[in-house]
Amino acid sequence: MDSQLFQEIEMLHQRICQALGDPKRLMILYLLNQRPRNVGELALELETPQPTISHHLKILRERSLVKMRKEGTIAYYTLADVRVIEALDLLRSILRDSIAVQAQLAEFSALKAEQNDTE
Amino acid sequence: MDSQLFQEIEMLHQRICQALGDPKRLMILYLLNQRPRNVGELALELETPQPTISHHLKILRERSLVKMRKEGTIAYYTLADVRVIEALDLLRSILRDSIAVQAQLAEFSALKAEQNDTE
DNA sequence: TATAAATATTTACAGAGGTTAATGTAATGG
DNA sequence: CCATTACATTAACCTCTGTAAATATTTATA
Repeated sequence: MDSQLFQEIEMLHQRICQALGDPKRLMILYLLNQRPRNVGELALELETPQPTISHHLKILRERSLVKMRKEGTIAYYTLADVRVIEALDLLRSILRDSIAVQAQLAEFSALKAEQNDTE
Repeated sequence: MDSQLFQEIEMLHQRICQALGDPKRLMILYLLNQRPRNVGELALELETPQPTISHHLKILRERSLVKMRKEGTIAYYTLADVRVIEALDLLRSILRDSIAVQAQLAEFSALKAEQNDTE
Protein backbone atom coordinates (compact mmCIF):
# COMPACT_ATOMS: atom_id res chain seq x y z
CA MET A 1 0.00 0.00 0.00
CA ASP A 2 2.33 2.62 1.31
CA SER A 3 5.27 1.48 -0.80
CA GLN A 4 3.35 3.00 -3.71
CA LEU A 5 3.35 6.36 -1.93
CA PHE A 6 6.98 5.89 -0.97
CA GLN A 7 8.00 5.41 -4.59
CA GLU A 8 5.99 8.36 -5.86
CA ILE A 9 7.48 10.66 -3.24
CA GLU A 10 10.94 9.38 -3.99
CA MET A 11 10.39 10.46 -7.59
CA LEU A 12 8.83 13.75 -6.53
CA HIS A 13 11.98 14.45 -4.59
CA GLN A 14 14.50 13.35 -7.19
CA ARG A 15 12.79 15.08 -10.08
CA ILE A 16 11.23 18.24 -8.68
CA CYS A 17 11.62 19.12 -5.02
CA GLN A 18 15.36 18.72 -5.11
CA ALA A 19 15.44 21.06 -8.10
CA LEU A 20 13.56 23.68 -6.06
CA GLY A 21 16.09 23.38 -3.24
CA ASP A 22 18.40 26.04 -4.63
CA PRO A 23 17.71 29.79 -4.48
CA LYS A 24 19.30 30.51 -7.86
CA ARG A 25 17.03 27.97 -9.52
CA LEU A 26 13.98 29.47 -7.81
CA MET A 27 15.01 32.87 -9.14
CA ILE A 28 15.45 31.43 -12.64
CA LEU A 29 11.94 29.96 -12.52
CA TYR A 30 10.41 33.24 -11.38
CA LEU A 31 12.31 35.23 -14.01
CA LEU A 32 11.19 32.80 -16.71
CA ASN A 33 7.65 33.19 -15.43
CA GLN A 34 7.87 36.89 -16.34
CA ARG A 35 9.13 36.19 -19.87
CA PRO A 36 11.48 33.87 -21.79
CA ARG A 37 15.16 34.67 -21.46
CA ASN A 38 18.46 33.44 -22.80
CA VAL A 39 21.44 32.28 -20.79
CA GLY A 40 23.32 35.56 -21.01
CA GLU A 41 20.36 37.57 -19.73
CA LEU A 42 19.93 35.25 -16.75
CA ALA A 43 23.65 35.42 -15.97
CA LEU A 44 23.49 39.22 -15.98
CA GLU A 45 20.30 39.55 -13.94
CA LEU A 46 21.43 37.07 -11.33
CA GLU A 47 24.99 38.40 -11.33
CA THR A 48 26.28 34.87 -11.68
CA PRO A 49 28.91 33.34 -14.01
CA GLN A 50 27.45 31.86 -17.17
CA PRO A 51 28.66 28.29 -16.54
CA THR A 52 26.83 28.29 -13.21
CA ILE A 53 23.62 29.39 -14.90
CA SER A 54 24.07 26.74 -17.60
CA HIS A 55 24.53 24.14 -14.91
CA HIS A 56 21.31 25.10 -13.14
CA LEU A 57 19.44 25.24 -16.44
CA LYS A 58 20.62 21.74 -17.25
CA ILE A 59 19.14 20.47 -13.99
CA LEU A 60 15.85 22.28 -14.62
CA ARG A 61 15.80 20.94 -18.19
CA GLU A 62 16.45 17.32 -17.16
CA ARG A 63 13.52 17.55 -14.76
CA SER A 64 11.21 19.07 -17.36
CA LEU A 65 10.73 22.30 -15.43
CA VAL A 66 11.97 24.51 -18.27
CA LYS A 67 11.97 24.24 -22.05
CA MET A 68 14.66 25.43 -24.45
CA ARG A 69 14.53 26.51 -28.08
CA LYS A 70 17.63 27.49 -29.97
CA GLU A 71 17.86 30.28 -32.51
CA GLY A 72 21.34 30.35 -33.97
CA THR A 73 23.77 30.47 -31.09
CA ILE A 74 21.20 31.83 -28.65
CA ALA A 75 19.29 29.47 -26.37
CA TYR A 76 15.95 30.77 -25.19
CA TYR A 77 14.53 29.25 -22.06
CA THR A 78 10.87 29.13 -21.11
CA LEU A 79 8.89 27.90 -18.14
CA ALA A 80 7.62 24.42 -18.97
CA ASP A 81 4.66 24.37 -16.60
CA VAL A 82 3.05 27.34 -14.87
CA ARG A 83 1.89 25.07 -12.04
CA VAL A 84 5.41 25.25 -10.58
CA ILE A 85 4.84 28.93 -9.91
CA GLU A 86 1.37 28.18 -8.53
CA ALA A 87 2.91 25.70 -6.11
CA LEU A 88 5.66 28.14 -5.13
CA ASP A 89 3.09 30.88 -4.56
CA LEU A 90 1.17 28.51 -2.29
CA LEU A 91 4.34 27.94 -0.30
CA ARG A 92 4.94 31.68 -0.18
CA SER A 93 1.53 32.21 1.36
CA ILE A 94 2.43 29.69 4.06
CA LEU A 95 5.65 31.61 4.60
CA ARG A 96 3.82 34.92 5.00
CA ASP A 97 1.40 33.46 7.55
CA SER A 98 4.11 31.81 9.61
CA ILE A 99 6.06 35.07 9.64
CA ALA A 100 2.94 36.94 10.74
CA VAL A 101 2.38 34.47 13.58
CA GLN A 102 5.97 34.80 14.70
CA ALA A 103 5.66 38.57 14.68
CA GLN A 104 2.57 38.31 16.89
CA LEU A 105 4.39 36.01 19.27
CA ALA A 106 7.29 38.44 19.49
CA GLU A 107 4.88 41.28 20.22
CA PHE A 108 3.16 39.22 22.91
CA SER A 109 6.50 38.35 24.53
CA ALA A 110 7.52 42.00 24.54
CA LEU A 111 4.22 42.96 26.17
CA LYS A 112 4.62 40.28 28.81
CA ALA A 113 8.19 41.35 29.58
CA GLU A 114 6.95 44.92 29.98
CA GLN A 115 4.29 43.78 32.44
CA ASN A 116 6.85 41.83 34.45
CA ASP A 117 9.04 44.92 34.66
CA THR A 118 6.30 46.96 36.26
CA GLU A 119 5.48 44.32 38.83
CA MET B 1 12.03 46.48 -7.76
CA ASP B 2 13.39 43.02 -8.19
CA SER B 3 15.45 43.06 -4.99
CA GLN B 4 12.09 42.72 -3.22
CA LEU B 5 11.40 39.50 -5.16
CA PHE B 6 14.97 38.36 -4.59
CA GLN B 7 14.62 38.69 -0.82
CA GLU B 8 11.26 36.94 -0.69
CA ILE B 9 12.55 34.02 -2.72
CA GLU B 10 15.66 33.85 -0.57
CA MET B 11 13.37 33.41 2.44
CA LEU B 12 11.15 30.97 0.58
CA HIS B 13 14.20 28.87 -0.05
CA GLN B 14 15.73 29.09 3.41
CA ARG B 15 12.49 28.42 5.25
CA ILE B 16 10.45 26.06 3.08
CA CYS B 17 11.84 24.81 -0.21
CA GLN B 18 15.07 23.65 1.36
CA ALA B 19 13.03 21.73 3.93
CA LEU B 20 11.20 19.97 1.09
CA GLY B 21 14.49 18.95 -0.50
CA ASP B 22 14.82 15.72 1.45
CA PRO B 23 12.77 12.56 0.73
CA LYS B 24 12.49 11.58 4.39
CA ARG B 25 11.01 14.95 5.25
CA LEU B 26 8.54 14.66 2.37
CA MET B 27 7.49 11.28 3.71
CA ILE B 28 7.09 12.70 7.21
CA LEU B 29 4.83 15.45 5.88
CA TYR B 30 2.66 13.00 3.94
CA LEU B 31 2.42 10.63 6.91
CA LEU B 32 1.43 13.52 9.19
CA ASN B 33 -1.17 14.51 6.61
CA GLN B 34 -2.85 11.13 7.21
CA ARG B 35 -2.88 11.53 11.00
CA PRO B 36 -0.73 12.83 13.87
CA ARG B 37 2.12 10.58 14.90
CA ASN B 38 4.85 10.46 17.52
CA VAL B 39 8.56 10.13 16.90
CA GLY B 40 8.69 6.40 17.53
CA GLU B 41 5.93 5.69 15.04
CA LEU B 42 7.66 7.72 12.36
CA ALA B 43 10.98 5.99 13.03
CA LEU B 44 9.29 2.59 12.65
CA GLU B 45 7.30 3.42 9.53
CA LEU B 46 10.26 5.02 7.78
CA GLU B 47 12.68 2.35 9.02
CA THR B 48 15.04 5.06 10.14
CA PRO B 49 16.96 5.58 13.41
CA GLN B 50 15.13 7.77 15.88
CA PRO B 51 17.82 10.49 16.10
CA THR B 52 17.59 10.95 12.34
CA ILE B 53 13.82 11.41 12.57
CA SER B 54 14.25 13.85 15.45
CA HIS B 55 16.72 15.80 13.39
CA HIS B 56 14.34 16.11 10.46
CA LEU B 57 11.46 17.01 12.77
CA LYS B 58 13.56 19.77 14.27
CA ILE B 59 14.10 21.27 10.83
CA LEU B 60 10.39 21.02 10.00
CA ARG B 61 9.51 22.56 13.39
CA GLU B 62 11.92 25.48 13.04
CA ARG B 63 10.34 26.29 9.68
CA SER B 64 6.79 26.07 11.03
CA LEU B 65 5.82 23.17 8.78
CA VAL B 66 4.86 20.88 11.66
CA LYS B 67 3.51 21.43 15.16
CA MET B 68 4.31 19.44 18.30
CA ARG B 69 2.38 18.81 21.49
CA LYS B 70 3.85 16.80 24.35
CA GLU B 71 1.94 14.35 26.53
CA GLY B 72 4.25 12.98 29.17
CA THR B 73 7.31 11.64 27.43
CA ILE B 74 5.55 11.27 24.10
CA ALA B 75 5.79 14.00 21.48
CA TYR B 76 2.93 14.11 19.00
CA TYR B 77 3.59 15.82 15.71
CA THR B 78 0.96 17.36 13.44
CA LEU B 79 0.97 19.03 10.05
CA ALA B 80 1.01 22.80 10.63
CA ASP B 81 -0.52 23.83 7.33
CA VAL B 82 -2.39 21.65 4.84
CA ARG B 83 -1.34 23.94 2.00
CA VAL B 84 2.06 22.23 2.00
CA ILE B 85 0.36 19.06 0.84
CA GLU B 86 -1.68 21.03 -1.69
CA ALA B 87 1.55 22.45 -3.10
CA LEU B 88 3.20 19.04 -3.16
CA ASP B 89 0.18 17.54 -4.91
CA LEU B 90 0.43 20.27 -7.53
CA LEU B 91 4.06 19.34 -8.08
CA ARG B 92 3.09 15.68 -8.29
CA SER B 93 0.64 16.46 -11.06
CA ILE B 94 3.47 18.14 -12.97
CA LEU B 95 5.56 15.04 -12.38
CA ARG B 96 2.86 12.74 -13.77
CA ASP B 97 2.44 14.81 -16.91
CA SER B 98 6.17 15.05 -17.58
CA ILE B 99 6.48 11.29 -17.14
CA ALA B 100 3.59 10.74 -19.54
CA VAL B 101 5.26 12.95 -22.14
CA GLN B 102 8.54 11.09 -21.76
CA ALA B 103 6.75 7.78 -22.19
CA GLN B 104 5.21 9.05 -25.43
CA LEU B 105 8.59 10.19 -26.67
CA ALA B 106 10.08 6.79 -25.87
CA GLU B 107 7.25 5.08 -27.75
CA PHE B 108 7.76 7.37 -30.71
CA SER B 109 11.51 6.66 -30.76
CA ALA B 110 10.89 2.91 -30.62
CA LEU B 111 8.45 3.17 -33.52
CA LYS B 112 10.93 5.16 -35.56
CA ALA B 113 13.74 2.71 -34.86
CA GLU B 114 11.46 -0.11 -35.97
CA GLN B 115 10.73 1.69 -39.23
CA ASN B 116 14.43 2.22 -39.86
CA ASP B 117 15.06 -1.48 -39.32
CA THR B 118 12.64 -2.45 -42.08
CA GLU B 119 14.10 -0.02 -44.58
C1' DT C 1 38.84 29.30 -43.39
C1' DA C 2 39.50 32.17 -39.46
C1' DT C 3 37.40 34.65 -35.90
C1' DA C 4 34.06 35.90 -32.56
C1' DA C 5 29.89 35.18 -29.86
C1' DA C 6 26.82 32.24 -27.12
C1' DT C 7 26.32 28.30 -24.67
C1' DA C 8 27.71 23.71 -22.86
C1' DT C 9 30.90 20.65 -20.60
C1' DT C 10 34.66 19.18 -17.64
C1' DT C 11 37.40 19.37 -13.65
C1' DA C 12 38.65 20.51 -9.06
C1' DC C 13 37.44 22.43 -4.86
C1' DA C 14 34.90 23.72 -0.83
C1' DG C 15 30.98 23.84 1.98
C1' DA C 16 26.43 22.34 3.32
C1' DG C 17 23.81 18.93 5.08
C1' DG C 18 22.32 13.86 6.05
C1' DT C 19 23.54 9.76 8.76
C1' DT C 20 25.00 7.32 12.71
C1' DA C 21 26.62 6.41 17.35
C1' DA C 22 27.03 8.04 21.71
C1' DT C 23 25.34 10.81 25.13
C1' DG C 24 22.02 13.88 27.52
C1' DT C 25 17.39 15.04 29.36
C1' DA C 26 12.79 14.53 30.98
C1' DA C 27 8.85 12.01 32.54
C1' DT C 28 6.87 7.64 34.31
C1' DG C 29 6.74 3.36 37.13
C1' DG C 30 8.58 0.15 40.63
C1' DC D 1 15.69 6.72 44.47
C1' DC D 2 16.67 3.84 40.58
C1' DA D 3 15.43 2.06 36.14
C1' DT D 4 13.08 2.56 31.99
C1' DT D 5 10.95 4.79 28.17
C1' DA D 6 10.72 8.42 24.74
C1' DC D 7 12.86 11.92 22.69
C1' DA D 8 16.59 15.52 21.86
C1' DT D 9 21.30 16.83 21.23
C1' DT D 10 26.13 16.45 20.02
C1' DA D 11 30.06 15.21 17.32
C1' DA D 12 32.38 12.72 13.63
C1' DC D 13 32.08 11.14 9.20
C1' DC D 14 30.94 11.28 4.57
C1' DT D 15 28.39 12.15 0.52
C1' DC D 16 26.28 15.37 -2.36
C1' DT D 17 26.23 19.48 -4.78
C1' DG D 18 26.96 24.40 -5.90
C1' DT D 19 30.75 27.24 -7.70
C1' DA D 20 34.37 28.76 -10.66
C1' DA D 21 38.07 28.33 -14.09
C1' DA D 22 39.40 26.39 -18.13
C1' DT D 23 38.14 24.23 -22.19
C1' DA D 24 35.06 22.52 -25.82
C1' DT D 25 31.25 23.05 -29.05
C1' DT D 26 28.26 25.30 -32.11
C1' DT D 27 26.79 28.92 -35.12
C1' DA D 28 27.30 33.19 -37.56
C1' DT D 29 30.20 36.39 -39.96
C1' DA D 30 34.12 38.45 -42.36
